[in-house]
Amino acid sequence: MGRGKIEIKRIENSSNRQVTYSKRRNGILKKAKEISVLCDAHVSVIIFATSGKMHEFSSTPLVDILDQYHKLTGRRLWDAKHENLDNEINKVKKDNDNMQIELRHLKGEDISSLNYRELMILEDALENGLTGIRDKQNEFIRMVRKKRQLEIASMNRNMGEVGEVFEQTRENHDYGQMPFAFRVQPMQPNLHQRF
Amino acid sequence: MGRGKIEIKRIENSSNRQVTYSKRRNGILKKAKEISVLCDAHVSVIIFATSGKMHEFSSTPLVDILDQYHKLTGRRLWDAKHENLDNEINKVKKDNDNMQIELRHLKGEDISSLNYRELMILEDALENGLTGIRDKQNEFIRMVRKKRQLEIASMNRNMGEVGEVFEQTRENHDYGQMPFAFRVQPMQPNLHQRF
DNA sequence: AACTATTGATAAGG
DNA sequence: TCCTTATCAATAGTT
Repeated sequence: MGRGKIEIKRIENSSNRQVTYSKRRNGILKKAKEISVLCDAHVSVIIFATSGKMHEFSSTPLVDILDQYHKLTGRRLWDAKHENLDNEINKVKKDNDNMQIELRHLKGEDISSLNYRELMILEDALENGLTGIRDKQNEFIRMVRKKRQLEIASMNRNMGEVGEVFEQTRENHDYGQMPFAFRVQPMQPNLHQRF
Repeated sequence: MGRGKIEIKRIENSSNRQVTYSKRRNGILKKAKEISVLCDAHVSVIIFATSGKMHEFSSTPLVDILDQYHKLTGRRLWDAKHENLDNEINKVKKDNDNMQIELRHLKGEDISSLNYRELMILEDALENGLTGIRDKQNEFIRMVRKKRQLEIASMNRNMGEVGEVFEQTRENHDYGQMPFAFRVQPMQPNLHQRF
């Protein structure tokens, strides 16, 4: 029903496909509405484009139609879904438990059942974590020190002389409660390396 | 599209209505199949005649289409059980994500977005964890030392004298690779407490 | 059910 | 996306 007959197979040209989709989608929705009016039929049409966009027509609330569907076919639509969901939940919960335990261990809790080797592995992990954190902290401190030096230099240029500007240049940075003293971070070697 | 135009309103003649229903129903199902083939669309059509008879077409398992429908509209078409499972899995997944993040942070990963205050809190947690771990390690060591002393005492009683028993009393305990030297554990104060 | 005149849907093009 | 229009498809009324 157009300028030419078309074969019913996937339209390869994506632009043509999109246009045809739009036209035929409207056609189907219109027909669905018409049959429901003309013939007292209960109709539900749900269409998804590949893009994910959805269009629907329901002459009756979809829930009611699905209800009828259940009654008539006896097909239990959700059972498989429920089973999948159950499996997924169990899997995720298991992950959850494992992480819970790992977290507790890292916080030094529930460690009475661990053997010495496991304690050492934990200690390593904690030491590594601390190293990372402290590196980051030092980075912060270097940034602030640099910024302050630049401010002092700028002030000196503006004021023509060196003054007691340290207190005056204190301001609120985004660094929370970061202290303004610079310090060298001594690292503690891992416990078992000290033997 | 017929011998005459018709108004879209309920067909009163029941026999005509039945015939029209049958014709149009087939038309819609055919069109649904065509659009799914031509345009890669996912379509579900469910039609109930007033008689209660059902006809359907689904280009994709109906459950999957309804699943998509729920994701897109948020409208729930399922029973309470399904709803509960959905809620539960979302909650558990959220917990999972949070723990994932906490674990990474404790391991010194993904910390570039943290501010100084957060880094200090992390550092505290790690320090506390280390304290717990090291206390436990020391406990192990005290236990082993005590056990060895008891063994030595026992041996002394049995052998009647003190000998070179240290090497001979070494055996596999349940402590993995635990070293047999005793050491005092110096604690490092938290970083920000040193300021 | 089949037939067929007629309307409706739509493919191609702008 | 919308408009146009030639053409094909669906179907209303008839047999």
